[in-house]
Amino acid sequence: MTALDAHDPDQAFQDATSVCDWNFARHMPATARDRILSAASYLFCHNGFSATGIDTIVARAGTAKATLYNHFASKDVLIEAVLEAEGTAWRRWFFGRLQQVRGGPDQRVLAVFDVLHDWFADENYFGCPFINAVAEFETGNPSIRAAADVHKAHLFTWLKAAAIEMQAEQPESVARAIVVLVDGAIVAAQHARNPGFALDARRVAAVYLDSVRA
Amino acid sequence: MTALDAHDPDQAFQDATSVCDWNFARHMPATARDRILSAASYLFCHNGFSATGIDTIVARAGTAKATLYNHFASKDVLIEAVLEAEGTAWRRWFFGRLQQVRGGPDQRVLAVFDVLHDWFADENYFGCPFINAVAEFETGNPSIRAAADVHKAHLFTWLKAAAIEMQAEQPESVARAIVVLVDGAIVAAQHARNPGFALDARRVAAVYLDSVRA
DNA sequence: TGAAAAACATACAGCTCTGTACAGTTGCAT
DNA sequence: ATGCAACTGTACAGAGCTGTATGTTTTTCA
Repeated sequence: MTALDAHDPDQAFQDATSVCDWNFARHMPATARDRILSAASYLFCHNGFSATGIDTIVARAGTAKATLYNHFASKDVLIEAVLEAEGTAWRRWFFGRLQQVRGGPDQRVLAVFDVLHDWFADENYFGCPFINAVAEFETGNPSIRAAADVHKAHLFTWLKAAAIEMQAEQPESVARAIVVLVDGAIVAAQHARNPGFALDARRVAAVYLDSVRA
Repeated sequence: MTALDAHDPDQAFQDATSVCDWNFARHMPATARDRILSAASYLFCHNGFSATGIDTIVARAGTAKATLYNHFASKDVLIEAVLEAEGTAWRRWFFGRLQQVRGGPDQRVLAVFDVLHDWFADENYFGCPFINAVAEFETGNPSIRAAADVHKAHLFTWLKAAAIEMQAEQPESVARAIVVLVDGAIVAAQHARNPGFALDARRVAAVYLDSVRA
C-alpha cells in the first residue's frame, strides 16, 4: 500500500487515470466529498469493503477524517453512497456505449458483451462492485442488497425491452437468460483475470438469440 | 445471532441439518477440529469472512478458543482450511450426483444445471464460497485465489472431458461457455434468491450444445 | 489404572478500527 | 473587510478482534 504518497491528491489519482472511463473515480474530483467518494470507491474495489479502513480512505483522498464524517454519517452510509455513485457512472458509460450501436435489437444485445469486454480489459477491473458487496455482506446490510437490486433492475429492463423489440415470445425469459450470461462473464473474467470470457458469453448469446427470434 | 444457545453443539447443528447434503457442515462432526471447521463454514457463508469473529466461531462450535488455535495457526489458515473442506465436500456431492445421470455427454452437461437448481433451492445457499471469498479478498490473500482456481479447474476439466466425448470441435471453448453459464446461474440465483435461474441457464446451454454437436 | 494428550474456561495483552472532539486555518460571498 | 461555512490536523475514547497464557478437566489409550 502507498497510503503515504497518496497524501498528494494528484499522485493518488494518477494511477487511476487511463484506458476507458467507466469509473467515476477516473475524473479528478473537485470537491472534498467527491475526492472521498472516489478514493473510497478505488480502495473498496481493490481491497474489499471490510478490509479498507477509514484512515486509508482519508489518506488517499487527501482530506481530514472529520470532513469524511461531515459528509457521511458512518462507514455503512459511505459504502452505500459509493455504490450509488459507482452504479450511476457505470450505467451512464455502459448504456451510453450501447446507444451508439447501429443495428437491430439483437445486434444491440450482442454488443453488450463487446462493451463488457472493454470493461474487463481495464487494469482497474476487479469484478462488479455490487456482486462483490453482496458477497461480502450476504445477510448483513439489507440496503446494500437493495442497491444491487436497483442496479440489476436497470440492466434487466433494458434487456427485456430489447427482447420485446425483437418480438421474442417470452421477453422476460430472454432477459433472464442474458442476465445469466452477463453475470457469468463478469465473475469468470474476474477470477481468471481474462477478459476473453466476454466473447465466450457473446458466442453463446448469439446462438441463443437465433433460437428465440420470432 | 444465537451465539449463546449455540453453545450446545446439538442445538448449533440443528438448523443446518436439512434438505440435501452438499455442505459437509450438515453432518454432526465428531472431533473438535471438525466442529470448528463446520461452524466456521456456516458462519463464513452466512455473514462473510471478515464479519465473522473467532469468538463467534468457537461459541457455535462449542469449543475453547485455545483448541481452535491448536488446530489452525491463524484465522487466514482457518479460512483456507474451510474452503478446502467445503470444496471437497461440494465436489463429492456435485459430481456424485452427475455420475448417476443416464444418457450421453450432453445430457450429463445439462444435468449440471439440475443439480445446481437443487443447490440453489437449499435454505442455506448463499452463493459459492469461492466466488464470495475472491470477492472479499480481491487483492489480499493470494492463496485464497489459488484455492478458488483449483476448485474451478475441477469443473472445467469435467466439462472439457464431456465436450470431447460429444466430439465438439473446440472442447475448451465449449467448457468455457458452460463455465460462464454456471457462474452466472450461481450469482443470479444468489442475488435474486431464486433457484429458477438454473433452469434459464439450462435452456441456454441446451440451445448452445445443439449448435456445437458434431 | 494411570499417564499422556487433548480440550476446556477464562482472563488479558496488544492492536486496529470506528467515530468524536476541538482548536486552528482556509476560502468565499456579500 | 468581515463573517460564515467548510476543511484541516491531531489526539483520543470506546469497542472489537486476533492471538496468548494458564491452570483445570476430560478423553484416550496402553
